[in-house]
Amino acid sequence: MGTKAVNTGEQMDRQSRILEAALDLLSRHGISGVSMRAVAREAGVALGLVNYYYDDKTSLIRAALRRVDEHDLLLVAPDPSSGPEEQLRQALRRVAAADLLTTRYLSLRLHLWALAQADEGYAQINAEAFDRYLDGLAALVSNAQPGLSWEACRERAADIVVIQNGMWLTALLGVDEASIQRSIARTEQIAFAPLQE
Amino acid sequence: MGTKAVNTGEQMDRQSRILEAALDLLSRHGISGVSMRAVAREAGVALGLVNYYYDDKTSLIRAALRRVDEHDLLLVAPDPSSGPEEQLRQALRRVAAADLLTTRYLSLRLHLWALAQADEGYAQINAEAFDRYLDGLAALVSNAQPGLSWEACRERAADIVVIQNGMWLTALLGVDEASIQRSIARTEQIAFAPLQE
DNA sequence: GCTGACATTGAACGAGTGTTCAATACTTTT
DNA sequence: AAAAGTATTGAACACTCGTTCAATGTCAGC
Repeated sequence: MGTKAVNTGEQMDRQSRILEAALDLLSRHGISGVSMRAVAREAGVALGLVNYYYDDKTSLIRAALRRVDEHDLLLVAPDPSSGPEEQLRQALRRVAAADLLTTRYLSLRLHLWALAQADEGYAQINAEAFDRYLDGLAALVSNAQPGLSWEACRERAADIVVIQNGMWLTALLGVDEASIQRSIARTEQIAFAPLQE
Repeated sequence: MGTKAVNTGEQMDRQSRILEAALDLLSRHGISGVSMRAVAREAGVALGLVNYYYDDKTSLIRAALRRVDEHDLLLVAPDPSSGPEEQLRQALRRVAAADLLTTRYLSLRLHLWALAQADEGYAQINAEAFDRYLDGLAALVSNAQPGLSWEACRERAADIVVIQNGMWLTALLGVDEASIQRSIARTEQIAFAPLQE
């Protein structure tokens, strides 16, 4: 098992380098830029190895989609190290953190959304991740404002997500930083609004 | 010239059927679904004719991009038939009109954004259209609220666009109609806010 | 050292791609 | 009626694509 661990480690190294290469190409050149050969070149491996670890091109893309979705879910993951209100506030501000507002990440998200729109299989994965994100955000709201019904929390989460998606998308088009900050303030306003509006 | 008009009409018929086919394929299957042969099949013409009217595949896509951009610009075009405040309000509500929130249109916009992100040439066209949209919206705000400085109008327009883009994108993921309506109310709130905030 | 299991390679295949172009149909001009 | 101009066709070209596969490399266990 110890040897297998090393083995697995090596495997993981190559396999994740392939996945990373696919993510990189997707964010830079869109789906048309992601050919099995380009991925192999970018990862520094032979063409055959890509098909060794990922049966299909489809399953490679699926892996990429899941990888990004997981990353997104972390944004609304509970964080026991701070109080409920602070947790919510931090989650809302995280979406404008420096590492998220990079072209690489935003572009990746955009291309994955476009893929999900064109293909039913990808769409399901995406819709599920979207729902879990909404749930996570609603849970944070619920913790911070215990007086709200769960339905009201989902409602606020939905409104917040609209603005967050808008921020991500518009950031790609080069809207100024100040507008992003005002939008974040708007999400906080929704989240922390007094009980019945 | 009369004859040429007929001629041009026929030309337009075939040429615009080709463009329409390209738009349709793009919105349904993404850029991978738009091959010259698929466009020809969808438009009911021979393969060669697509290259006759559009030199490149690139110029066909460019035409599609411009077509959608023009359509978007109409949303914030001045409408002399009603007062300035009503004009602004109608423009803000138009983005949630039935014909805009269709999957076809939203999906098309998404794929074109993705294309613009992957290709420098498309990006320029898109950025320019975005800027003109922002300008148009700011002008509507300025007319409705003459007391605001132009800079303040641009600021409000930027904030509104963030939410509008979020609505378009999130509508694709299936957020409920109620959330869309609340988001529209939010854009009106920004637009019609009293002078200094 | 040998064996067997896994990792890795690159050549090969058939299908699909964008583009070109000679040939044909249709209209208008002379 | 002939000529000229434009519209339209589909075959052909040179590529690239995803996938398969036999061959080779690597290395732990016997």
